[in-house]
Amino acid sequence: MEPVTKQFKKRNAILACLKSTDSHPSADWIYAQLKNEYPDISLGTVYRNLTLFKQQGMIQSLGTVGGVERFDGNTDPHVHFICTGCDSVIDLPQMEVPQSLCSRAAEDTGGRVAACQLTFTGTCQSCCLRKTS
Amino acid sequence: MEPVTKQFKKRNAILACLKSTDSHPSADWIYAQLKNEYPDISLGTVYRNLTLFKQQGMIQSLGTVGGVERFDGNTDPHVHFICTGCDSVIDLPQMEVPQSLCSRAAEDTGGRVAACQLTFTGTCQSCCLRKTS
DNA sequence: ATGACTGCAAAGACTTTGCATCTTT
DNA sequence: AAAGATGCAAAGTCTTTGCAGTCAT
Repeated sequence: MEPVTKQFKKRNAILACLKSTDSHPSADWIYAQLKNEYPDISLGTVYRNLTLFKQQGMIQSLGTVGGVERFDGNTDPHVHFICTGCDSVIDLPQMEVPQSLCSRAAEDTGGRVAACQLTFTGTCQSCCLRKTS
Repeated sequence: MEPVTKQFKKRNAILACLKSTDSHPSADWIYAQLKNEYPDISLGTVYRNLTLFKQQGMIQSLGTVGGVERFDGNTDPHVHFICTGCDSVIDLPQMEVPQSLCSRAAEDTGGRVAACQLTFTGTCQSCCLRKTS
């Protein structure tokens, strides 16, 4: 565990912010959140630390949604639903992706499979309601 | 069917280029390919037409790989393998994603599910060999 | 002192867009 | 003429990076 000194305060805050939300935020969103508590935080620091956490496997990237990279503090494999209306990302309860599929993927490519991501896209409940109302 | 006039030549060429490869190219790759046959083609035109094709559902986007959007002329649902070593994208034979998962996704979110994408990430064969050699 | 973290601003990479031009009807 | 497609370059977004300053050991 890293000591919570002034030097690591922001780093810890960035990780804590990401871990404490299920909104799968962008770097900018995290920056905006922390700006309140740390008025002098910079976007560069957020990006630098997110890159670091990613390399260390402490967080994961969802890839880009609407042109912006989105992060997930939950590194357990799980399923995402992405709303194409509002770009929100929703976690779905763990769904079993058959292990046989991973094996076949490895066979078919002749390579090594590190991960498997199942993603649904569609229209979330709010967006559905907004359209019909 | 659109007439093949001079006006549509490039548009058609862009679509044909994408449809004729399984490399899941970026806009820039398509631009480079067509630059030979159409020396005065511009990157803006490639982007504009790809956006158009996407809206019309004639092609699909894979999302960004290594910071660059990648396109797929094959709109049938299928599975992708993305190599994190060289950013290559490989099609995998259609794998059955249990329909029950889609239903559950719709139920769990209370929204509408339009599509489901299964993506494997890992190291492709060439990259595996390169590492060990 | 040395190494680590950060703010700031500049640079970079990718994509979109405005405008003038050219083509088709 | 009017509508559509394109080249070109500028603008726009998001992300990375260089450098100087600060903090911990």
